[in-house]
Amino acid sequence: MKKHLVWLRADLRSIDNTALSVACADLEADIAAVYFITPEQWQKHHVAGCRVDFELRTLQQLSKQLAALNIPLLIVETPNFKSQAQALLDLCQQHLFSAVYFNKQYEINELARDESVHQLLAQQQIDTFDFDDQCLVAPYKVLTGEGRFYSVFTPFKKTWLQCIYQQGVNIQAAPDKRPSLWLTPSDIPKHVTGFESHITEEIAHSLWPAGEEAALDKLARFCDEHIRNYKDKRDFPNLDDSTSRLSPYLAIGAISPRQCYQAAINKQQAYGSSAGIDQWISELGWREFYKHIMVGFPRVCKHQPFRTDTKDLVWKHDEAAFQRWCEGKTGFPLVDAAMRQLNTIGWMHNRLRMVVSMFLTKDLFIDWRWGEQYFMEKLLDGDLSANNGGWQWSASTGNDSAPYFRIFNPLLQSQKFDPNGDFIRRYVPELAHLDNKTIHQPHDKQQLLWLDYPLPMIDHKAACAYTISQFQQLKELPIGRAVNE
DNA sequence: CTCCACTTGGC
DNA sequence: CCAAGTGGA
Repeated sequence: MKKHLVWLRADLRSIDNTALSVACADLEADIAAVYFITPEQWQKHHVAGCRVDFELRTLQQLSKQLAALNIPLLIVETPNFKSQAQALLDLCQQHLFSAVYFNKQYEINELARDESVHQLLAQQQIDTFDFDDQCLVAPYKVLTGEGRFYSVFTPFKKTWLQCIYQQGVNIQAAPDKRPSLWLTPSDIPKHVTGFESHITEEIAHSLWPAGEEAALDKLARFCDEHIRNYKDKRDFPNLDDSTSRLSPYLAIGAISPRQCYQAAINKQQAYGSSAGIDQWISELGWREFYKHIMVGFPRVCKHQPFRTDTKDLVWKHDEAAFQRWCEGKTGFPLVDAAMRQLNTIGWMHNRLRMVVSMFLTKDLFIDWRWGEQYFMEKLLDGDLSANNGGWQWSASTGNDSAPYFRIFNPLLQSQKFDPNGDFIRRYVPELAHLDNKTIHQPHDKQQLLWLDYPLPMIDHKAACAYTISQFQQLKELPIGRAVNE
C-alpha cells in the first residue's frame, strides 16, 4: 500500500490545492497531511502572534474538513527549518510514506529548507514533489522580451494578464473521500508559547473568522456587493466593506489567488466589465509582482534595498520617535488612527499603510526595515514579499517606487481620504468630539490646554526638505558607489 | 535608437 | 504644472 504525505505550509485549504490534488490522484494510496509548528523560525521571521492564532484556528477547520475526507492532519513541532528536514524524515519512516507533496514557497530560507528536505529524503528513496501554486502565474514565468524579470509594474501586469489568458485558470476541486481514516488526526493546539496575539479574541473571531469556507464566503460577498465600486471606494479606510479584506486568507493560503481571480471574472462575464473589477484584479497583480521581485532579486529577502545605491542613506535610529510611531502618538491624527487600527485589529487599510510608512521613512527618516519588522510583528497578513515591496515603495528604495521628492502630506491625506474624520474618531477617541475640520489638525492653540493628545512630533515641511536633501546627496557620491558595487 | 508611459501627489 | 529618469518594446 502506497502512502503519500501532503506537507501543508502556506496553503491551508482543501479546495484548489495543487499538492493535495496531485497526491490524491492516486486512488490506491493512503493520504495524510502534516503541518509543522516551528517557533524558533517564526520568531526569526517576526511572525505575529495574531497570525499564529489565525493559522491555528484555520487548521482547526481544515482538520475537520480533511478528516471528513478520511485524510488525517498531523501536527508536528520542531524548533526551526534546520531541524525540520529530520523531523519530516522521521515522520516518513514512522508511517512508511513513500512520497511527500508540497506547494512551493519562494522566500530564501524556505527555498533552502526545501532543498535540504529534498536531499535528505532522496537519500532514503523517498520522493518529493513540489508545485507552483501560490500565484496565478509562477513567480519566475512573467519575463520581459529579453527574458529578464520586470522591475516596473505596468509592463509586468500586461504580460502577466497575457500569461493568465494563455494558460487559463484551472481550479481544482477538493479531493474525493478516501476509503477510511487510517491514522488518528492530531489535536490542534490552541496556543503556541511565545506567540501571544495582541488583538482580542472577540475581534479575532468577528473580523477574521477562520477557514476556507469563511474565506470563500468573504470573497463571494465582496464580489456580489462591493467589487464594482472598488475603484471608487477602496481608498477610504472608514468604509469597512470597500476592500475585500482577504489579505490574511491569501497570506496563509486559506484561499487561492485563482479562486479570487475567477470569482472576479465570473462577475465580469455575468454583468459586464467594470473599472472596479479591473482594479481589484490589478491588486492581485501587485501581489504577484512583488513575489516575482523576490524571486528575481533575492537581496530583498536579506534586508537589502532593491535600489542598491540607496544603501548609503544614513537613516535615523531614533528609538523614542519610533516608539511614538508604533503606539500611534505622533500627533498626526490619521497616522495615529492607522497605527492604532493595526494595534487593535492586526490589519491596516492599504491607503494607511502608505501614509504611515511614508511618515516613518520620509518625515521621521527612520530606517524602513524598522517599520517593515513592526508590521510583520503585528499583521495577520504578514507576507515578506508584499510587506517588503510596500515598505521599499514608500522608502523610495524599491523598484517602481514613489520618487523620493514626492512625499505624502499627512494632513492632506487625512482631509482627502477621511473627509469627515470618522476613521480618526474610531481609533483616536481623544479627538472624537472635534468637528470634521478641526479633527485633522487638532493642535490649534486654543485646544492645547484641554486636549489629551500630543503635539505634532515633527514639522512636516522641514522634514521633507531634510529627506530630499539626503536623497540628493546620494547622487553626489557616484565614485564611492561605483567602487562599492 | 527612439519613443511611450509612468498606482497610490503637492503646491 | 511640476519633477527626473528610465524601463521596456
